[in-house]
Amino acid sequence: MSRKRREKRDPQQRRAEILAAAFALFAERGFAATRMEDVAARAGIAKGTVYLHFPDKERLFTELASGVASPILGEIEELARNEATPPRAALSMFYALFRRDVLETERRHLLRLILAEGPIFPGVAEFYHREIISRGLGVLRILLARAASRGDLRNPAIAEVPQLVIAPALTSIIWTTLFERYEHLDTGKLFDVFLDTLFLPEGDAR
Amino acid sequence: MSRKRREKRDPQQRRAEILAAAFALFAERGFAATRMEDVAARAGIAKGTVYLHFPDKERLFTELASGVASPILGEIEELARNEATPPRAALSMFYALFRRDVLETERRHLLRLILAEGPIFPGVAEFYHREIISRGLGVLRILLARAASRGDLRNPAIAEVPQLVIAPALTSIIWTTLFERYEHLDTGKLFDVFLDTLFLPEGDAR
Amino acid sequence: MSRKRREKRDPQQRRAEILAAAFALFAERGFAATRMEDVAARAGIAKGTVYLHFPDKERLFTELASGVASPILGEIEELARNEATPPRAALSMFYALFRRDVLETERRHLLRLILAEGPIFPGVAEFYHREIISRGLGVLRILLARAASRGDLRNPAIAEVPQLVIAPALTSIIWTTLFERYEHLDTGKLFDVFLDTLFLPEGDAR
Amino acid sequence: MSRKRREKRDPQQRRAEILAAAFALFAERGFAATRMEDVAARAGIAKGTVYLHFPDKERLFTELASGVASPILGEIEELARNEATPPRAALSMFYALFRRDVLETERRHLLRLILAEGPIFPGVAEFYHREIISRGLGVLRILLARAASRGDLRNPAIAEVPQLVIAPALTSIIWTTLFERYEHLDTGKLFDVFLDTLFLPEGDAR
DNA sequence: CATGAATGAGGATTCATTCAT
DNA sequence: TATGAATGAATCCTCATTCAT
Repeated sequence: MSRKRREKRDPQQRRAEILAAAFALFAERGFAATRMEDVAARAGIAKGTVYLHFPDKERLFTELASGVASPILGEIEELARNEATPPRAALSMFYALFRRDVLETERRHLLRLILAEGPIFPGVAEFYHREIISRGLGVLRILLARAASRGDLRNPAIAEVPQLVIAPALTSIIWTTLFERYEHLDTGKLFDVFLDTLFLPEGDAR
Repeated sequence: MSRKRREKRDPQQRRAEILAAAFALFAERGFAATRMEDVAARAGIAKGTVYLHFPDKERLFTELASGVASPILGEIEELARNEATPPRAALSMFYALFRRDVLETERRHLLRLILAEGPIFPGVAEFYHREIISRGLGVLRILLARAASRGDLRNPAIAEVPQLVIAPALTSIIWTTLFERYEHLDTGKLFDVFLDTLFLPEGDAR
Repeated sequence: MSRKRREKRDPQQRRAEILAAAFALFAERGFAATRMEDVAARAGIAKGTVYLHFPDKERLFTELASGVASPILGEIEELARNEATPPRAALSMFYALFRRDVLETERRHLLRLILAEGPIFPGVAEFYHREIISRGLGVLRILLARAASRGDLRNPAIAEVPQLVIAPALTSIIWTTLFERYEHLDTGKLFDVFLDTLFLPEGDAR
Repeated sequence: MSRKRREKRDPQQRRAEILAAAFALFAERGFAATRMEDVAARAGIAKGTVYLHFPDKERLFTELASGVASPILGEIEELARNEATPPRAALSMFYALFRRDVLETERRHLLRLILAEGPIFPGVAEFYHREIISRGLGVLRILLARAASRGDLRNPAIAEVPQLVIAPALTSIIWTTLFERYEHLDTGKLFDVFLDTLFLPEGDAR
């Protein structure tokens, strides 16, 4: 009896295809509303095959959430390490990378997903805090401290609450995924105005 | 077979109890993972009784989402209307009310809920933009414009991107619902430092 | 607290109103698809009130089915008792009464209902057999025997299978309630042609 | 937890088994009183499996109602087409086939089902008229016309009301499903006497 | 490895019936 | 008596997961 049977594939590639399909669907519909069958269909494979790569739906989600961590962080850490880079330039670069690699790609939905489903999957939130947020805040603290010591900041206390620097980024994610269709937000301006608020104009010593 | 007591109640009160129960559960688990039976149980009534007040789960959710809109907005609009109120005091009050009425109540889960279910219930996102976000930004624009014209702002351009003022609030919600258990965030300081960054120190004219 | 409360009514009349409402709905939708609440609404009373008159839905149905027995039977029995009435005239009268009192009134649905739901409510079928069918066949046997002995019948054996005389009546019920909308049936002709088939032309002796 | 054996089966056969189970239950209890779970149990499969073959209960019913159309009709149409067959023999064969294939099988409940659910599923009644009744009457008209032209009929007008020929069949169904337990009906005799009433004795020219 | 038919626990919704007012 | 809010058993349908092929 002839049976349709896909070519065997490199497991890593197959796995990636499943993750990609799952990502698209989770992002669009959320965790609960996504059916494993749809993930399989979108990946072009049979239902059962998904289970050869992921033990269950929850693990598919958490591996997805953990796996797409952006390389932005690495680039920023490098920038920050180089003391020659002016802090404002580093932050500016951070926002630019964020826009290019997250906000303007499908990855922005991933962040929404984590924010949305995070509390239900504590492992995911924990992973995000440890791998992304904590490291990011670390870099920001260094950058802001350096900026403060250079006298670049309008309010040096900012260095104590680096979450404020993340705020516009989170807000841009939320806005673009939820409200953009009702009212446009110019994210470039958002970040620029924010930087202008944080930093004293160049050559302006107080 | 023992039968629970039938307690008749004022319909408005009963309805409010159901909404409260539903809110707690939706906020905790999300839409899909909340069972109508649990809502009923938490409201202290039988399964069928929920359906005397809401035609189905979806309507329970959407009425809920529309109903918990905070009265903060009204208070702020009033403050802003009064030209005697210094803009910074108004914003300070806004954050204080936000902390008291949202961040420190179960209402803080609302944003997450909208973030999670928004794509599935577009009406909810639309409602939030129209009734909350849009009105909120309107008030902020007025306040910021007034502050700018008074020379209170370090960077008057802020008035053009009032979303920046909302950003710390959104961030505080996300932090407290997702990461607070891993790392504490002092939201009072968050808002204070932000205001200090926005506004020139009192009596400081540029 | 003022409470809407219908005038007290003659219980017999109230009961009749409920039966009428139930009849209309059962006839239209069948037993299962009829809700007690709709019966009450149609009778202009509250849900609970129905239960003051009928212990449950099944009894409402069976009392209905038993209660609307037509007075046709009595009239026919009287006709048959009178030996002066020619058998053919008696049968002709029977069909005429059937058309006027059943086929062309809402009662035709009642019959359909009994045929349809009968096997599920054996009490109803039993009642119908005992009170209607059995008595009807009794009369028919007498009439057909008399006709046979008078030499009126083309096939005297008919007297042994009086169900044949009921057949066109049942068929007319089924046709008018199920197929009339797709293809018209002239029931007057149906019965006339049938009588012409049963009986020899007048004055024709074999 | 013991798990029943998963038996894979030819889809066509599985489908047929489900239809058979559903038919038995619908016929016995009617549409509303039949539970999908019982259908599955009777077919020897799990609840969910039914839904792999039919999208919902309604479709199961309507496909069923359309599917059990008897092959009788085809056989009769063939008989009628052959002009050599004496009309009386053809009708006799029709009743014989009807007894064998409908009256003495579970199919006899079909009429009751249509009678009961017709108003709720108008498509079913329409289907029956179009596919069964209309075609059947067509054949009967041809047969009766031929019989009339050959001078076989006691009353040639019968050809104008072929429903009369169906009447004993319908009556036999109703009797056997409703009243047989209270009073026996000899259906063989029913049809024979009817044919003797319709047709002149052989060799008897009027 | 891959398939997809089969499974059955789970959850939304309905509605006959009850009973406090 | 009459009311209608409240109850909860009953039933349809979904979908994550399994496993024979």
